[in-house]
Amino acid sequence: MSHCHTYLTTLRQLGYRITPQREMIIETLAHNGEHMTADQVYAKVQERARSVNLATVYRTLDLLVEKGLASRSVRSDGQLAYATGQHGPHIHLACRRCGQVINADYGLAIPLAEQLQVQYQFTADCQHLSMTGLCAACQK
Amino acid sequence: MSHCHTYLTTLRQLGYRITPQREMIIETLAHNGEHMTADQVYAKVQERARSVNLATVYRTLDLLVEKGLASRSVRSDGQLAYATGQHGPHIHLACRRCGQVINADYGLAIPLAEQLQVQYQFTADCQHLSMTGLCAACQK
DNA sequence: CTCCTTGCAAAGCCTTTGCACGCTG
DNA sequence: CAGCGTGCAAAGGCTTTGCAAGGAG
Repeated sequence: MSHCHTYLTTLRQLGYRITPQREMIIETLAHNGEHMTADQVYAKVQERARSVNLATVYRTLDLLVEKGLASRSVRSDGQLAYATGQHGPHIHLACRRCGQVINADYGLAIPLAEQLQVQYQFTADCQHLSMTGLCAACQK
Repeated sequence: MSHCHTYLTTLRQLGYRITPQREMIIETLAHNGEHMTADQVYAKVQERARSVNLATVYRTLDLLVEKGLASRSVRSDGQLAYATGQHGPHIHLACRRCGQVINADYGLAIPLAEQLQVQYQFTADCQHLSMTGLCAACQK
């Protein structure tokens, strides 16, 4: 995958070694459209290579976050989830009641991002804006 | 404090009991300008009442988050932090490079919130929108 | 050939839970 | 008074860490 390739190249340039484990973990996270917990990444990676260890998944995810190649966020149930910017910008609407996560069109946030740029010279990372609130079903 | 009062009143209206513990926890979190970890809230509350339990702090914080009276986020070091919307709605702009947090005018996000309501019937919690990105100084 | 990475398993930590008592409403 | 909320302590679950063996560069 071209994007995975980018991540791997970046890591290499930073002086890190590219191992099969790192490749699989990054590819898994990047291909998955959604945020994934370390455990989900682990499960997915194991479908391909039984030998990969959970600790390695954690170490790799931490590395990605540290280098800005992935983001880490909290799900409503308290679990930590990771994601790359792979699938293009989008807004996550997390319902604080039922935990459902709705993907909203990122276009809606563009005016906001532009305003932030103008007023605060702040360049927002667009690929992962997330907000909490109540979904349609939980508002009654 | 008037704001704490609002939170307490809201809880009562939702059918929850107002205990000294809840009062202190809410007041502590609301007075503190920044996000606090459960442990920090616990330490602060203990200065006033030694008997309050950490489990109670967690239970109360969870309740606040569940009811939308507080938000929960991940710090860069991975710790969970809580905050009320105490100081009025605002946007947190966290620079991923230098760690600085800029408070932006919440008004900028109102159009976005309205759009989300219209298009997704999703009611966003407004008091704590936070975004990561790069601040002016770190963009070069 | 060097030393960064990994697997494994144990240790660590933060958070949650069960239960009986106490206190709010 | 009824039943929610709390303290306590133990259980639980997710993460991290130490160490020796293995593999990338």
